[in-house]
Amino acid sequence: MPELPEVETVRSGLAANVLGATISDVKVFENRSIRQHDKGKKDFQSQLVGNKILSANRRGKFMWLQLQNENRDDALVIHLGMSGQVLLHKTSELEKHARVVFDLQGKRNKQLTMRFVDQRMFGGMFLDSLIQTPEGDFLPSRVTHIARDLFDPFVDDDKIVAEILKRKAGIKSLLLNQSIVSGVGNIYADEALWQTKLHYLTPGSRLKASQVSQTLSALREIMQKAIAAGGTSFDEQYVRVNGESGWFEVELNAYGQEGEPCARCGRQIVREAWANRSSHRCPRCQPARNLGG
DNA sequence: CCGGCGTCCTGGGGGC
DNA sequence: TGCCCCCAGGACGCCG
Repeated sequence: MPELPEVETVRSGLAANVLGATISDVKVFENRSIRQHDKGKKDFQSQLVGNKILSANRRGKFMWLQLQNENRDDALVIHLGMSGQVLLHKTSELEKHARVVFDLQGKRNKQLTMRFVDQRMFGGMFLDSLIQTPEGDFLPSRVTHIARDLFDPFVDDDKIVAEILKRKAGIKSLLLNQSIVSGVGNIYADEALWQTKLHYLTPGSRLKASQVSQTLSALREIMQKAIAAGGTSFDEQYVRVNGESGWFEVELNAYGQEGEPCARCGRQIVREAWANRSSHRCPRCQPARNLGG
């Protein structure tokens, strides 16, 4: 499940391998993977061929390749969804779930294929124009509603804390709200709330600023570890830019730990149905009292 | 505006 | 052996 660290691993892998390359061909095997590209497959292909890749960027879980073409500031926006991967190969057989394949021509005519592989097709890509926001950022126009993530140099933790404190929704759904703070998904939300001993349903308005602030710090610390772990998995011969790398190597204390003893107190971690998915918590460290009402 | 819920999507796995 | 159902969850639309 790609969250910010996994997307950052992919972005940095692309930045290291495809900058300056020119897109020489695009094959779309699955229309649903470009369903957010309103103008359809033909337009997607013709707009991309001949473009040079200038940079690889990210905000939260959205990433985009900045493209150079006829006087436009365009971006190929990519979202990995649940199961998306971006793979780079010199050559080899196509993956079963290869949905969109780009042929790239790099420096010294080096040939690469960049493949968007996605089993469940929650992910996708589309072309968008880059615009300057009132805050001075250059973002794809359809990514401007995404808040800064916790690694953005201009992120303002106090602003995030203030927003959370005035909301009545549970802290976990606020952390997952990409317009408040971006990049956080189910895994890291559960881990951070375990760190700060908060129940996921605690209304934002019942929290102290220090508790929210510490939760943001915990998120940043855990995700930083996952980024560091993901960044070690690159190979120069066969670059596998893998959307699932990273968190396998980070010790998890809550997510997926149902029935395991809490690393702090020994009580068994529980998994509870929440918002059509699940939440994990330690019943002793993160009790259901103080939830308000 | 806010918040909660449904929907999209596939394949692995468990139950019977 | 086969079939059915559950489960994983990011983003967004809809509704009250």
